[in-house]
Amino acid sequence: MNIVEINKVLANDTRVAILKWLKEPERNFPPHKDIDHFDDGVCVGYIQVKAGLSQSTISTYLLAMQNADLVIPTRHGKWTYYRRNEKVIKAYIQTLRDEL
Amino acid sequence: MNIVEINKVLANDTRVAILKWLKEPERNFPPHKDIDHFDDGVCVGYIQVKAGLSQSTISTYLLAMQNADLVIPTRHGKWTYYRRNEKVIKAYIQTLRDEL
DNA sequence: TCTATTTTTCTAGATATGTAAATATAATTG
DNA sequence: CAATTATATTTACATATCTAGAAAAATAGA
Repeated sequence: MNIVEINKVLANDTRVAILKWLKEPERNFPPHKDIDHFDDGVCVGYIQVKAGLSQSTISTYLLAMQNADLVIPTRHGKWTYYRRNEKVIKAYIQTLRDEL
Repeated sequence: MNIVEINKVLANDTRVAILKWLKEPERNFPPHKDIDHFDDGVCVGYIQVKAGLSQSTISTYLLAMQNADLVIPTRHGKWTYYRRNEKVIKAYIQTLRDEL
């Protein structure tokens, strides 16, 4: 868990917004077609539409967030779902409280 | 207090280090020549030496930190002292806890 | 296997950041 | 006021990030 690397990821409005949206998927996204829950998070397509940026941009953003361990991807068939990594997010904030 | 703008500033190892050093000036810097306290913070020159980067780079960094309200400058004669803005730093972390 | 769908990767151009040298400004001192 | 010291600003270049279009890969279904 690297503070500066996480700060780089969170130095962008869209990426911060995505992380917030993923706190309440049912409020921010339509229900998935194949499954009736958000246990594994939200598919890339929905995030892309909500963010209003191109699909490749959102895919790149999610990869950056994943590399910083802020989100966890799960592949279900042709969909990739992303959910928050609460453990790392908590540790990040705690480290800031302790060290900053 | 803009979370993303602060994250941009804190997305750099040196700038994070400076903010940490300023928590304990007496531990991290030599005493100033003209004054016997760090009430207004630390002068640019000492920060520059400690960071090991060029004077212009450190000046630029401190300006960025000041623009994000993370530090407060005070001019004393030919020296500029920088100290932490504890209020904003606290608010930043609290906002992360509430919203992230 | 062919096709449609979803996501990732590659490529590329515009903009931003990292960093330093040179120059300018401000304050102090001889 | 000339010289010196501390800091800020300007300029410049290398590297990184933002973002999208095009192409590739993965998967499901006909």
